[in-house]
Amino acid sequence: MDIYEPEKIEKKWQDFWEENRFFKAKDFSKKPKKYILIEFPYPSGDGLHVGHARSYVALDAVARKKRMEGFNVLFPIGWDAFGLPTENYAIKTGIHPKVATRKNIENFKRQLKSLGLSFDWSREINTTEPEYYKWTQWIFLKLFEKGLAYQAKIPINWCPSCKIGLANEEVIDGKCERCGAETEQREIKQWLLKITEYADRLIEDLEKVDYAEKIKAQQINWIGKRYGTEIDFKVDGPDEVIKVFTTRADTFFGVTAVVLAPEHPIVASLLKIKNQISNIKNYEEVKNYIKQSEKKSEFERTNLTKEKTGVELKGIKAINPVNNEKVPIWIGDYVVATYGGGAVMMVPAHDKRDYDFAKKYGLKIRKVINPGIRYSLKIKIGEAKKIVDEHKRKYKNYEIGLTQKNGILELYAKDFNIAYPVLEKLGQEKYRSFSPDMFIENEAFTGYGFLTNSGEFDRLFSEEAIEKITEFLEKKGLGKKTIQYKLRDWVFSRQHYWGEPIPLVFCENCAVKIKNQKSKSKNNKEFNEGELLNPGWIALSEKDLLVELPHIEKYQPTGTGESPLSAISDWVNVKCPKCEGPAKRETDTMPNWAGSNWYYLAYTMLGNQKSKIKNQKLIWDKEKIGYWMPVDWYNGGMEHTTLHLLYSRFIYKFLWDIGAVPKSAGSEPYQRRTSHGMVLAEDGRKMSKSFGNVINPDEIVQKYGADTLRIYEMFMGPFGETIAWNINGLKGCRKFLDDVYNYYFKWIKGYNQDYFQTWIQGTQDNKSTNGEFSAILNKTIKKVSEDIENFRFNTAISQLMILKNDFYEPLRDNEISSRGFIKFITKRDFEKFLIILYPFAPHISEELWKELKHKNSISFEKWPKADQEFLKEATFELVIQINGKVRDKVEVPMDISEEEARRLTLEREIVKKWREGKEVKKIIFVKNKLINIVV
RNA sequence: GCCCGGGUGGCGGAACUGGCUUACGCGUACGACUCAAAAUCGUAUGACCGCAAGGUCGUGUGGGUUCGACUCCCACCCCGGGCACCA
Repeated sequence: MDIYEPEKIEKKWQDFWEENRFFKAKDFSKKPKKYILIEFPYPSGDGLHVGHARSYVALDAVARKKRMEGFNVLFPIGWDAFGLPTENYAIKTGIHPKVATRKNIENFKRQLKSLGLSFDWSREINTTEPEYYKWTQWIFLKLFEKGLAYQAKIPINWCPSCKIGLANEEVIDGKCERCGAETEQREIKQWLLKITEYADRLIEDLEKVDYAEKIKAQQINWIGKRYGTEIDFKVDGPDEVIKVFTTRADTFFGVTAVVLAPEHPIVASLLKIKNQISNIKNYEEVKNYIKQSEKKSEFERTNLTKEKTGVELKGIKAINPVNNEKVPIWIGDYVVATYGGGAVMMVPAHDKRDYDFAKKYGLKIRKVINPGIRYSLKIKIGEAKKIVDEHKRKYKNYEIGLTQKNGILELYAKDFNIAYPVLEKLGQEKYRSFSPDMFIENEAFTGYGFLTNSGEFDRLFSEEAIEKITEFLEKKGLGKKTIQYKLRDWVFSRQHYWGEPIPLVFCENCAVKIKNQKSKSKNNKEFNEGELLNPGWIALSEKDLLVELPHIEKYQPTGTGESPLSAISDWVNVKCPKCEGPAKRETDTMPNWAGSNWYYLAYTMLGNQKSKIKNQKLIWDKEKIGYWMPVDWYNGGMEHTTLHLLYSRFIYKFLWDIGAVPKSAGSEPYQRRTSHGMVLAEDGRKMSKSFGNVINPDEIVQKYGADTLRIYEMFMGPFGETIAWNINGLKGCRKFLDDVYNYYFKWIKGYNQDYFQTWIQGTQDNKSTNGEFSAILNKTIKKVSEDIENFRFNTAISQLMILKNDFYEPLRDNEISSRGFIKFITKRDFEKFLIILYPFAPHISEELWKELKHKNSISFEKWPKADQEFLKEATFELVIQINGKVRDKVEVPMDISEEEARRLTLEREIVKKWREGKEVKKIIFVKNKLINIVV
């Protein structure tokens, strides 16, 4: 008797698929296209994680289903191989990163293939191959050309013991990940990309795409767009102006100080002129404070639990432009230098941080906002606004206001007497959703409310006051409306070896020339925008690409903070492409995100290679991009939401802007984005070598089979959620496949030869097994189809199990008939089951399909459609409730009328019992569902 | 603190246009097969009361709306993820 032995069938089918190039995507095919993408892996030495597998298997199922539905599917794979882990590994072991990468890729490839994933291997990419990173460099050149790349001094994390700059993820709690030494801040020149120029579009265009809500929210949060007011505080004495940013102009009359970040440029200039105008009296103290905070690491400064510190600039004051009040100027390192200009107005009564600071240093606290009461409204903002405005006009500055927060419309009022008449007009219930704000002693009140102690603005609602006060300042020329972003420009250089060289050179001659020319002519044809922006940095011409990463044996850090490339003088020293004078190459390399910015485009361009240029496979091909883009479904980890996903959207938009991507492809690279949850170890912790709890997919495939692993990873829980591995769950999935296999071999083929012969010929094929089975079969087809689209793979599998349980019912000995089974299903119905099982468990499906005497692979079968006729059931169980509690059920025909149902129900014994001595008040009938008797 | 999720049996989780809570899987118990074990198969399995028929309670907590609430509304508690002296 045949037993299910996956190790005997899986490899066979994997080879078969590969040899026949089953999953090759065809450029410009007439079939509609579907571009299905998973985040390409970083080929680390650890090998494939079962977490990778979860994502890949899911989208593999999608890809396989889409092919069956007649789509031309592109489902590619590649390697994101530049970056630190490999470089660190190389430093530790002495194995060159190139060699390590090659080995790791080999291992990954073997592992991926053992899972039976239907990748188009002919389009495999590798970001570290020259033919690939040539284009990564090309994109950088274009960014530079358009003035979107610039150099600036940026503080980096520096480990004084390893003598190397560290990425943020290498700094753990302010300490170096490798040696544990405290890291310092060091300023070095870095290349930055102006992603901030795209901030608005990166927010707005989210409306065009289908991303999970939390992904959108996270990106919007990360970009952090804030509308506010910029206010000028003149310094009393020296001729300086402090610009502060605030979103709460309504608290303006509560300002009792201005606080500057220690790095604020005005601080330096105020200190410089000390002797001339004799301003600052505590010069030494201030100097000291600045020095102290410079020493503090980013970690220390942003540690929220630490008490805030600061120092007053004694001897000078700032002038509040709204009431000409003179307020002290402080320096405090809790003020973030890079946001809102590095200066804040301090309103202790209405900001928690300011309150703490004021309490500590004995600054004045002046209350200017009175809390009101708050109702959330159930109507549209436009409607509400009209009524409230009208009401206000009638009663002049009435203390009432509207505001919308996170999509919830709220009405604020000073008190109940004011609120009630308005609520009545708005048609809202007075008691619902009410919540009074309160002013608590010894705390700042940070909510909206009504102004007080604010001169002519008294009694206004916060939101209105913000408008009015900003207008007032604008008129006086002392302030304006403005927008701030949390998003910073993207630091795009690394002082490491294992990355793409930046295709620029530095030329002294040209630097001088640009500095001289700059004032003369603005329309400079000789230099591009990037060259003018970064005097001396000259772009290589496109034909000089690629800048190959030189093969070196010493990729250890230099100790100076420079990239190891700087040590290769014959590589560094070149001729300037502009003036032919002596120039030096940029020795920084790109971060590991560079290659992943555009890899989804590379896949599209790799089909049907016809290149004539030697060793040049990858050619920029707009037509192919146009055919395949955008990606229809992109799945990846939540951890990439604010980095890779945002960066690659930015780069794509840029390429689209300059016409490198055809306009027809749309301005967004990914139409749909989903994310998978993490797979934790059985103990609920993260899988980690140090815990010894890592599950190796190789072992699972070997012991249980790839199909079992695939089914289990889909079944273990909701796809988007984190879930712990459970070996018994896996075994249960193996049992499911065992049953499928046995159904055919043990019970159909193995039981009775005569019966088997008629079955396999499929003479009854035109007829379905029976009505009852058809109903469940069609229901399953429907559910599996929908669940795959909605990435609810766990319920798809459970439905397949339900279907299997329905036909897999071995008889007990005393019941055995000539057939061996209670449930008789036709060959045709069994085949349908195999087809819908195929996306999840392709090997076993192929195997059984072949057993059923099919010449063609199941991979090309048509995806079945649910037959509406069978979805309708003839009868249903009418639920009988008494006072809303289920008391009885009765089988009745579909679409039973209310009268009929009533009559049937009232006849039931139980119902009679419950009605005894009581009066039937009401009967509620829900068609095809239930009947509820209220007594 | 802010933003997103989430809280349902012993466990992973189903069911959410308001209408049978706990599908599917795991675990557990008992039984069959076996000398025995494993595997396999069968039965049971939310809690409590009861010999039983049956009843009461039950989807984080407390209220509310409704004939009827896991689902809607209000307040709160807890867990996970993201951001964070961002003014």
